[in-house]
This record gives sequence, structure tokens and C-alpha cells, in this order.
Amino acid sequence: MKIGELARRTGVAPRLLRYYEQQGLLSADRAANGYRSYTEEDVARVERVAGLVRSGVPTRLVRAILDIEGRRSAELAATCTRSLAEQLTAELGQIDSRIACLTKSREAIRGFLARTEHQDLLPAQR
DNA sequence: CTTCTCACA
DNA sequence: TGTGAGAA
Repeated sequence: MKIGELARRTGVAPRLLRYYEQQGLLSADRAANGYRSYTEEDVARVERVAGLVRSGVPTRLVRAILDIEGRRSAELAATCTRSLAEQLTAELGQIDSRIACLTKSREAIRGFLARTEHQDLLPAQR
């Protein structure tokens, strides 16, 4: 399929799909006329990428995550250098930090809404 | 419709 | 992390 259809099916603008490709998050082979050509699997891949990026994950890290998910963990563990492990550890810390920040915001908002007359809007508790 | 690059917030 | 313009 061409970029327009992939965009329609994923809800990600063509402009952004090219941008993701530029960032190494996506790849496409080319038709004779130079147009990008995508497969069904790319739909899922784009949804995965878009989900991560929307969650605030830097594209650099999205690349790493996709790479990790693409191989067998045994093979990956063998090729993981100390420096890469250190980098990933730092990313882990930043993720924890963001989760803490979001959790605090969620509780503040939920706490407030619980005291209004609109509690019916609150999602079911966990 | 698609492609690209450069500039910009 | 994305967008807009302009040209092909």
C-alpha cells in the first residue's frame, strides 16, 4: 500500500510517517515510480511506534525498544555491551521519573473530581 | 496523488 | 518532535 493508505489506516499523517522513517523507526521499499510501498505488518508497526511516541518515549529509545523486540532475548543479551546496558539503565530511570510525575498528576486530578458532582465521569477504580 | 530538501518552532 | 513551503 502507498503512504496515503497507511496514513488513513493508522491515523498518522503521511508527513509524520516520512519523519519516522527519517528517524529510523520505519522502513519502506520503493515502487518503480519512487513511491514508498508498505505491507500489512507496517500497520501494526506504525501503531506501535505512534503509541510509544505519544507516551513521550524519545525516538532514540523507540528505536532501541523495537530493536530489542525484534530479536531473541538470548541473542540480544550476548551482544549487549556494558555501555549499552548503562544507557538503558539511564533510560529506565527517566521512565520511572515520568511515571512518578504522571501518577502524582493523576491523583491530584482524580482527588479533585471525586469532590465534585461529576464523579460519574471518573473511570472505574483499579 | 506522490517525492524531496531546507528552514523553523 | 514535529510542521510548512516550494519544487518536481
